[in-house]
Amino acid sequence: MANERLERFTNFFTEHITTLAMEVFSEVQSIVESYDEENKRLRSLLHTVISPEIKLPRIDASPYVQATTSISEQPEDFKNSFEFELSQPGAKNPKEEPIELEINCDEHQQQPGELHTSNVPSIVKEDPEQEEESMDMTHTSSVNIRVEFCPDNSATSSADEGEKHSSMSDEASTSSVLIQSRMGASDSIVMGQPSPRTTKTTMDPVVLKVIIDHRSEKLTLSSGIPDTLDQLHKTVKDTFQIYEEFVLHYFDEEFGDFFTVHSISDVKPTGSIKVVIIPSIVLSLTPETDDVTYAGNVSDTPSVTSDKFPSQSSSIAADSQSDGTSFVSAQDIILLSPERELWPKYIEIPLLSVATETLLLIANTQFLKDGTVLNNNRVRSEILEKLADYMYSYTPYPTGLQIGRVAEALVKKHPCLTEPGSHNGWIGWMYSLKYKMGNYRTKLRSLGFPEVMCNSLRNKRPEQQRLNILGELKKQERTNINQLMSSTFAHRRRDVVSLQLSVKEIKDRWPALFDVSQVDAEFKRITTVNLEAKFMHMLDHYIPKLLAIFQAKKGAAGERHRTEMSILRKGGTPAEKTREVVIRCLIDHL
DNA sequence: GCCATTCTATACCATACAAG
DNA sequence: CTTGTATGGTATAGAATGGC
Repeated sequence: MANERLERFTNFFTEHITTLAMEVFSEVQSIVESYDEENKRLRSLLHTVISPEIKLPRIDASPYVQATTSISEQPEDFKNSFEFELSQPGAKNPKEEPIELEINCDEHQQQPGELHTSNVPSIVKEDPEQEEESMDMTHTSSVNIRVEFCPDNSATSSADEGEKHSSMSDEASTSSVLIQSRMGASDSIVMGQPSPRTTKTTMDPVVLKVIIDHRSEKLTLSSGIPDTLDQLHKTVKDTFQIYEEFVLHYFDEEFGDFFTVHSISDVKPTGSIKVVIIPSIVLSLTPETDDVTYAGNVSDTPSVTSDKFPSQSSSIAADSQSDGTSFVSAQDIILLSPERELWPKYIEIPLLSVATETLLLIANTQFLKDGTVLNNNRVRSEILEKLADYMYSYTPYPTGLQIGRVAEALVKKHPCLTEPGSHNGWIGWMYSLKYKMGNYRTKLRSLGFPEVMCNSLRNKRPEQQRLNILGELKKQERTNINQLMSSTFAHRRRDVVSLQLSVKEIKDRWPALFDVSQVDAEFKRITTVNLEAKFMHMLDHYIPKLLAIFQAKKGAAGERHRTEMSILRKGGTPAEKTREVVIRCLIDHL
């Protein structure tokens, strides 16, 4: 009897402990998965923060580079003034949910792996291996995907057809992607099972309805909903060629709203999934010209100026040109090169002179007839020059692979240039082009091209130059500081971007940078914007409004404002004093 | 003058080795 | 066993130079 009771107790105990253990394990697994997802999301956010996309519209088109990039992508409103946009997820919507952000799927010039730097001119040479990787990067999907277009879209193809993707992406230009999933008739998923995995491992095909902008498409997952959120994420990413960082949201029927998907179990077959793009930080800067800086029509300011405060604008405009520009030398314009296009997907050999083209035409005919190759030094020289110029318009430092593709395209276009001895007919052209690019850079360097000068060996002794700056700082006359800081810009950029040194380390290594004049100069080196001048200009622009606000302020703070502003009532106050008063009031006001 | 080659400097990586 | 350092190999860059 006792044994029987003991056995029952043991069974009872074992059963409950096991159940409890399973529940605990399941809960822990769920928590770990959610932490993992959150971790990835935060990592992607961090990546967004530390790798912002800097868009520098073309300025002052230099006569020497034939860059053809259009800058008309930005809205008109952003073109006439300094714009600093920091778009952070959640910033627009504290609820974190539907962040309807623009998805720029127009990627006809974009290549995988180059997205975040797509608009940044390639000035300092990059890691060649990374370039190679970016060239060869391909997209694979771990889930068998078949995309079917709805009747309003005629094209139908499989996921491995890159052309379809690109065309699809071309058309999909904006808005979020809304995916509504539904199961086919044969769905056998049992809802509400304790283990998430049991709901994920179905092999029945799942058809997802995908709405992109104004189109709707079907996405068939022949293997069902993927096992992990990563796979689903990757599937969506690869299928729709979404290169931006994004997170998935699922529709919670209880709340009638979307929430972040932390686990694949959140994805219900009959629910909806929304793709929410995490925006890149876009630093849009429009360099100002001297005439814009202070010749701007300040009178455009909304007329809120109180009669008690004579407008300071004109007098300020007259004397507000700081000497900030004097800190910036010719070397500082290393970021001013015209925006480059990305390396083209298909190499188009540029047209040569009419005489050469004619000669090549005849030679090509001859080559096709009897295999005679063209051997003409003049033609060879012209081709090399033209192709070097062509490649330089994309990057001063093309990789071996890129050069090879150009050489390949050359021989393909002009078969008479095939090299009889080489296995592919163009390897020699590749080497010649490589040499040519080196010589081409040397030539441009001698002409003072900053893009290639910043990589010159003359600037390859950063430590010595940095120590020179430290020595210069100790001097009474710091005449060379600006020149030294200019020449070491690339090294500081390396410290910040590549080495990611802390502010303290930067301050220790480059104390001169924290001088007011050098802050201004460095800002201009990076953004082409004269920081202090621009700030003062905008301050002057808003002074009437600010004064009106301060004047209208009630209470003790208002009294303090009015006391500060009393000096301005007399009129004829110097511009600097006006600014000082306004800034004081502003600080107090805030 | 241009192309191709060589030289030199530098950075990066892998490996070996010594010290703790 | 781990960590730090030295060393050698490789790759790549610019500069210099020779040959046509």
